[in-house]
Amino acid sequence: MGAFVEIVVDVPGIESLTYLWSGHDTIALGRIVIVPVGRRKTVGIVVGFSADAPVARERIRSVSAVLPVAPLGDDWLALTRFAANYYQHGWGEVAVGALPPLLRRVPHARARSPLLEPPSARTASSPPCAAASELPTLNSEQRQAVEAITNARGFVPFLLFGVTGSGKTEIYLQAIAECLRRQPDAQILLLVPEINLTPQTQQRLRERFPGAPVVALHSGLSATERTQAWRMAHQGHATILLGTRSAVFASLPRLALIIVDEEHDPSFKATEGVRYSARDLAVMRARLRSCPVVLGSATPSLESWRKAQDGRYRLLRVTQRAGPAAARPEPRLQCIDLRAEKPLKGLAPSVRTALQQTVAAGEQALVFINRRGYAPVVACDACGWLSVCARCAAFAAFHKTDGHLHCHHCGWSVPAPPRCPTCGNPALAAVGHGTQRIEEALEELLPGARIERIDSDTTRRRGEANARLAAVHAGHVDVLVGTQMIAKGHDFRRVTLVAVLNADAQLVAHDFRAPERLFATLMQVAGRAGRAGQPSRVLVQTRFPDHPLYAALAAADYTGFATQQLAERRAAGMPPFVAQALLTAQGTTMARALEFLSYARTVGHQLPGSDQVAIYDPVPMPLSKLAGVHRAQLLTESSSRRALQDWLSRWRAALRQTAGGGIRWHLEVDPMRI
DNA sequence: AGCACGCCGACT
DNA sequence: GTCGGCGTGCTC
Repeated sequence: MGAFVEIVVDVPGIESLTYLWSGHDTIALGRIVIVPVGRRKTVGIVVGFSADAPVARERIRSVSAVLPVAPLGDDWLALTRFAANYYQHGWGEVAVGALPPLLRRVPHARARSPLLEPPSARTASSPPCAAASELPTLNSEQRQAVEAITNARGFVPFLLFGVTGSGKTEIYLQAIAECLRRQPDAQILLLVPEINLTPQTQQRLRERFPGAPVVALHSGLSATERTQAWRMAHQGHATILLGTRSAVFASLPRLALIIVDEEHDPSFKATEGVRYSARDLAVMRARLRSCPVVLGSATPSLESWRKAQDGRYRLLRVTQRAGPAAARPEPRLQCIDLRAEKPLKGLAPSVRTALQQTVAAGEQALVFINRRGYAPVVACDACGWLSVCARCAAFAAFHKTDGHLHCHHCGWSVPAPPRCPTCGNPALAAVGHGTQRIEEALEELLPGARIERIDSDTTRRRGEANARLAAVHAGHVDVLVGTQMIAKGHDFRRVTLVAVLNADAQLVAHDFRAPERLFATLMQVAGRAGRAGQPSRVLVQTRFPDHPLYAALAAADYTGFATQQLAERRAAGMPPFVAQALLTAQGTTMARALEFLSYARTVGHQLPGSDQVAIYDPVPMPLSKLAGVHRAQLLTESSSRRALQDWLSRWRAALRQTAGGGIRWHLEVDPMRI
């Protein structure tokens, strides 16, 4: 150990800075410190020591202060370093960025922040979990899964593949219970896709583990709450940390088990800042920590499925339905051929009939339409005018509720014009269907029925969604119409009919992952249907009823679907059989964005290792203009992840040295949408 | 990211 | 003659 301290800071273009530590005691690795950078001060983390300085000694400054927080652990440092290297960002940016809000900024001298409050002690009075006699009985598949997880020693990645209703959550709970029985002070990290799902999961965990502090960590919390939750985890006072993707970076000194629920869910991949995959990092974290990790899903991501097929993940299958779902018959999925049945107001005749029958029988129906608003676009039949966003390369949707046109991408909004802005035609036509228009059609079709609409427009206010969903559960609603957001986490027992109106929008998307996402979505949606003893139906309106995806869905055959999709991906040389990275550029004009990418392409070709990397042509992004900014992208890929990684780090270094010229660019490793 | 330094247009 | 535009460069 030398006189100098290596410290990472969140300063772009800087990996680490060297400082002098002049305190009496030694300073520990992982300490959170305040250091001077230029003429300001910033938060840093001690990552190493050295005997000599990289620059002239007189330029080296001293550490200003050490925060009263226990040092971060070696495995936390290793995780953030790995994430930084893998996702092509600075270690400091990832590590300091992973700290909770109140620790990320330099505190004001006189501010007394909650982070300085003494920690509350862990309440060790009550037992960590409910008595064994109260636990639900497991079927043999569930028991085997729990045993496999609890018998694992060291790093073992599991893929828990369980159909909807197979009791995956119960497997998690009993694996957690066993983990805590063996090591009462252990910490468990449970990652879930969305904040909406945390309150009910939290409730369930608290009931099961009355003596174990369950702490939630997600973006819905205030800066203070997040910091408190983070500290509970960091101090080891939180036994179970329940969180969304950013919680994968929480400091957990006694971490013993990681669970990623709904591992296929796209929200585990960050879409801004450092584009990390919390699922992939959870696996790496378990490896660094030498503990088991469980990825659970009814429709695993093809990446995870392939690893399970290769034996890199241990596959745990749960094929039988368990608990209350066991008595429920499988819902029957049926395609409604829109080529044969002409839809009226967005609803095919057989869907209309099914809805009427369901309501007449006093049962509930769910109607999914993946579009908000009344109509996605307004058109003038006389001159061809279309409602487009003033700032984006996208249509502006018509919302009848407020009489405005809204851009769903940038939030731009304007009163809907009473007549065509170009030719004055007063008869403008709403084209296509959104939730509002379907709600209107349902009101006309089902007079007297209680119809509720749930989408992000009706649930702006906090708690609004839960209030509306509670009304559905209580039976105060006959038909629920909404977007994807009603598909997750809610089990509507009285629902016997699910109608999916706009599945084709995803099926025909040019993104090669579209079928995978649609399959997962429809499986989830189908899982919403089913009342004990009642046959239930899922009707999917489509122009492609012969598509193999629907046949696999009707047979609830994920395995067949995954095998077919992987064969297709392998033949076409697509992920997970190749590794990809996407360079995106934002500029004032498309020409400038494309020009930058062409230049980047040339630079990339000149670097060592480029012979193992394919660099495609720069193209405008699918949403080529967003909020006035023109966007283009450049795809790179390699059959060797290692080769791509090595080349990417050189490429990034080269691009960083060149002047931006008004271009903002970003590298995304393992992009989800291309 | 901040926050400098650094050279060209419209104001007291 | 200054105030200020934001281009590019550095931070141990």
